Amino acid sequence: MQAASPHPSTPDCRRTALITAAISEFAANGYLAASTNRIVEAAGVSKGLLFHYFGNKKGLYMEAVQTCVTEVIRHFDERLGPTSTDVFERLRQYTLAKWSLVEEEPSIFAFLQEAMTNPPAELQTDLQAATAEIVASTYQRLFQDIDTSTFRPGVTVEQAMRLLSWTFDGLGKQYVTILQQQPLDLASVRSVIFGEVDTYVTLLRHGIERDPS
Amino acid sequence: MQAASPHPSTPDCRRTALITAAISEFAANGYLAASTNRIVEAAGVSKGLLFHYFGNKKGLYMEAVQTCVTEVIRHFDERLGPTSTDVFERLRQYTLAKWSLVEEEPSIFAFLQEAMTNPPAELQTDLQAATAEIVASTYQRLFQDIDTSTFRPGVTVEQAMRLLSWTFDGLGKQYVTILQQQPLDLASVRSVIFGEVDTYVTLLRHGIERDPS
Amino acid sequence: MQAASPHPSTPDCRRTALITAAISEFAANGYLAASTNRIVEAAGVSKGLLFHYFGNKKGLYMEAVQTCVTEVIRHFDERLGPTSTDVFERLRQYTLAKWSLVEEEPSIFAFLQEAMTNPPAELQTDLQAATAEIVASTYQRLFQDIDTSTFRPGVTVEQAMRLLSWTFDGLGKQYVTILQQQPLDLASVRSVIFGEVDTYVTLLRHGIERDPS
Amino acid sequence: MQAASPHPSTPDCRRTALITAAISEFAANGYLAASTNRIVEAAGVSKGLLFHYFGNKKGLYMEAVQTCVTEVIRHFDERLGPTSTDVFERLRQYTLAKWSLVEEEPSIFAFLQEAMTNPPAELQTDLQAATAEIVASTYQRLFQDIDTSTFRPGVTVEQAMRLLSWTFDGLGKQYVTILQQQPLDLASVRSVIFGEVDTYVTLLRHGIERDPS
DNA sequence: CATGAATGAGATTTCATTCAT
DNA sequence: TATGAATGAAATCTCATTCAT
Repeated sequence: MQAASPHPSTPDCRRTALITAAISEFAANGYLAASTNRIVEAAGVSKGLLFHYFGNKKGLYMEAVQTCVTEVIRHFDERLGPTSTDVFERLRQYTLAKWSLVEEEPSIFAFLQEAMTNPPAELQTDLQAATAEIVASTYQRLFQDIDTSTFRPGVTVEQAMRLLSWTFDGLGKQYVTILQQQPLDLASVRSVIFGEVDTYVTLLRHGIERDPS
Repeated sequence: MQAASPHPSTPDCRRTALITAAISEFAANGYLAASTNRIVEAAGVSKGLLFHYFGNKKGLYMEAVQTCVTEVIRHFDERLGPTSTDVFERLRQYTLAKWSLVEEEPSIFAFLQEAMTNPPAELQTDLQAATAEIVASTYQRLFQDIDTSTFRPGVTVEQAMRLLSWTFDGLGKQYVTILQQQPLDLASVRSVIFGEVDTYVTLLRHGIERDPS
Repeated sequence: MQAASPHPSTPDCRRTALITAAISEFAANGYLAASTNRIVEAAGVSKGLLFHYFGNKKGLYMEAVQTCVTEVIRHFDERLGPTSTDVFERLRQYTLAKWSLVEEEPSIFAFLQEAMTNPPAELQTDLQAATAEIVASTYQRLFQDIDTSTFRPGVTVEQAMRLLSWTFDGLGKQYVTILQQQPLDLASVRSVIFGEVDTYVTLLRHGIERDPS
Repeated sequence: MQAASPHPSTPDCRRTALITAAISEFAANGYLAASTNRIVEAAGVSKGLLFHYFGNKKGLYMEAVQTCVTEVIRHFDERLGPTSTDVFERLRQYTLAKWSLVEEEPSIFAFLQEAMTNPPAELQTDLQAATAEIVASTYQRLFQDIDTSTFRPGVTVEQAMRLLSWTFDGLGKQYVTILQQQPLDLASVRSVIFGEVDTYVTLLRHGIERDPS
């Protein structure tokens, strides 16, 4: 009944706005509790446009996931330079890249993590397909050309990687929790954590390698 | 036509039914997306009774949390026998008790975990108070009287505990994921996992202790 | 969020209002184009109440059908006195009863007719079950104990009945059309039609019976 | 990259596609419940074109009606050969032509019938004008040059025609209903119906004519 | 204690229509 | 001509909550 605004400021400008708003909303509230009303309001577009572009809430969700997957892979491609064959160094670099993602694009990270750990049930299969790419690329990044010659006998590269990964993730959560509870300045918290990282690395070297330096 | 029963079948029978239904609903859908309609339907009681007992959805949620906290503590009290001073043995027993909780009361576990990791924002402070008890009791159970004399210098009991805890949790998630994807019989998966636990324990002993046997 | 009005003036008063409003709306617009918004507005109740009582639009539709079926059967039970064995007289009485229904309860008639001739596809099977009663009762009323001894050889009672039924229905529609186009007073139109009925009856007697008086 | 075709494949090709799609949609769902979205989708053209050509939904509806009216008249012109003066034969030929229309162009027939019996209220007057042509042409076809010399006194040609028309229409509906409920092969149902037609014709001859052969 | 009728806001989605391109 | 982005009203339905009984 009403006319459209004369010039869409930039091509796909509204589409992008919708996806951005959707990522924040889904990250904050999960799939079911997210409100398409709030999304269009945040994006500053009409209610109808969301469904014109994405068909339904599920379509919007899937497109948002796709956007994040692409962005995350791009982020890692950019951050991860020449790789080391040392499992500790490899995972250290990967973890740093991941933490920089958390800091620079918190909602993208939060959204994707939520999408991969608490998938909305009715989207589970679609999601697995959409996130397969990120899983495969991560696997490649982490495991390719690791030097296992220094490992204790019986220790596999997968076990070593998992152990390191759990450790660094655990440290990451601790770091987030501390920041949430008493908002210190980021720099000082970071230095504490980085100190602790060294302790854990030393500790795990003694576990994983035969003859750690 | 029908004599009014002086006592409802059991005192608090309906209250319990409501809490049980609520735990399942909240575990399955989260706070916001949970429906009080479905809860009263599952509990087989009238709509009004929920609000008569608990005031509002938030009240019901908090009571459900309280019930779970109590139940979890009771569960650990029952399962955890005389404790060892060895950090590995202590955490092994604790982890076994936790896994038995997951198997016996999956919705209680799922609900509490969700409540502690994705708290509904508006209930965050209330939740911290309610779960403080469980946090404190767990801390006590894990850290009291641990023998640190065998530790490498510079390794604290908290670090050792965290490392073990992250490892066992990681293994637990792996075990759940495997079961979800290809529903093997529980027994065989369990034996594989238990074997892997030993590998990790050996590995971590070399990291944590000075002179592991 | 808001309280209910203290006294529901009569028991089931709102429920009845909803069904009445629904019958009119469905009769006027058909199932798909009917608006639950307009129904609740016409009934003077809240939007939620409709779905509290009937679950969804389909449930309301089916209850409305049921109500009409009951009412129609009641109407015929009341109007049809002792029956004649003459096929002409039998159908004459039945048709009069039907026309009085059209006049007294036009929306009930319009709604049921629409429901039986243009069923909403997704409700087709449910509708057949609901209207089976009215079909059976009508069949009984029309065909039981008809005297066919005067029929020409080869003419069955079903054929005779159909022929008369098509004729009277055709006349009925003609009568409605005339009234719609130029709203004369009802009485004069009726007298014209009743005159014509006699012509047709005479005509059909010569077709159906061997030796018409 | 692709040369703009100077002429769209056929002139009015899109227009025709729109009208065809509209006829199906209106026939299936009625005016109000019909969706312009589904129409453009079925026609494979853009949303804007519909309104460019027809102004609005109402305009499209009226053009669709017009198209059908023209098509129906063309159909009868083609099928109805030299006419008989016998009222039975005249109506028999007309009915056969009508049934062939139902079989060959079911949506045209369904749409027009719906448009003439359940007109969308706000279009009622427009519709009467549009369908006047078909009414007049049908009247002409049916009534012109009928030999009434064999009629019983008091029986008019209109009465005879109506009676036959109601009968054949009734038989037609019966034939459709039977086919819908138990999808027998069309041929066998048709033969049954045609047999019954003869019975009715004989019967009605005795009613209408003084001295039927 | 216990019920369920009652509410209105808000959920997702479809609608006919406009207009810059 | 032809497109499809854009709109906001209105569609059906669910929500947490209240309160007379």
